Amino acid sequence: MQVEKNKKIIIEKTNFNLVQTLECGQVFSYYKENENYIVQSADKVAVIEEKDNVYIINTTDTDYFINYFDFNTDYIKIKQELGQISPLNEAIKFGYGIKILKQDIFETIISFIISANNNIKRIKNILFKLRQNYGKKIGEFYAFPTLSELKNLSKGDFVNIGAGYRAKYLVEVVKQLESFDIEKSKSLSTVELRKNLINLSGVGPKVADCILLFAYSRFDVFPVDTWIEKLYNQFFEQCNNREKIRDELVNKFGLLSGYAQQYLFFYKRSYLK
DNA sequence: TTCCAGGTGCATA
DNA sequence: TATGCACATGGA
Repeated sequence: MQVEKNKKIIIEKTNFNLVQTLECGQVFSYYKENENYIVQSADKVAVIEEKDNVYIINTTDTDYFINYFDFNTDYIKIKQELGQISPLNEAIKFGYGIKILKQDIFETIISFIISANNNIKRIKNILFKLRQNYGKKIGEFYAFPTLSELKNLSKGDFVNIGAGYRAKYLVEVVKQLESFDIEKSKSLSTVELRKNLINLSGVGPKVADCILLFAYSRFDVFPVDTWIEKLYNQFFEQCNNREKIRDELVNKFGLLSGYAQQYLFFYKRSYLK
């Protein structure tokens, strides 16, 4: 990796794949424009060019995106360990270049409430409108709206951007988050933090696990959605109790559960279907 | 037309 | 504690 401070990051393709990382379902605030990918996180933006052997990540916040893309974690070791468990070996080959992003906590809470019982294309569209309508304009991009920018929105405002029945959860959660100390929450144990997140409106076990994994970098969780349930029934055993599936998988993969989950999710959704 | 999507909240037993 | 249903919307 080469870095020109606050200008660009040049990263080799050997152990990182941008499309896999973006399309493995962990993030919604990105899109393709001409030949480049635009990746947005909170009020930060990166314009990413793909070359033969490298990606060039153009951004004025290089430190932020080095952390965001988790470029300093050794994934080779993680993949070696997980690869010994079937069907992880196949899933890792398929999604070899996935990194688990370190996303903004507030944005991730709002995003995954919208994700519930929804499809990725539509989720991305709702979040894009949320930025365009209520975020601060920075250059040609829009930041993700802050808590204070969202706190005056009505249910109808959220319905108008396509949030559907989740609009009432969003109005409620914005109120709840005014007394939710995000900085303090980072020091809680995963179990304690998970309880606090599930108390938020529109956040159940699955959304809480996504927030823990994609924003708090807690890897001892295993979000179980419709795709993971299908995969579990295909490779492990017949079960439709998602809490039970979660517990079984966390027991199996321990502190690497979060990584295992992303390889399996991407493999199931993009390859097996 | 019907089914489904990175589920959650709430009522009921 | 466990089960069943309603909930908006748009793509396939």
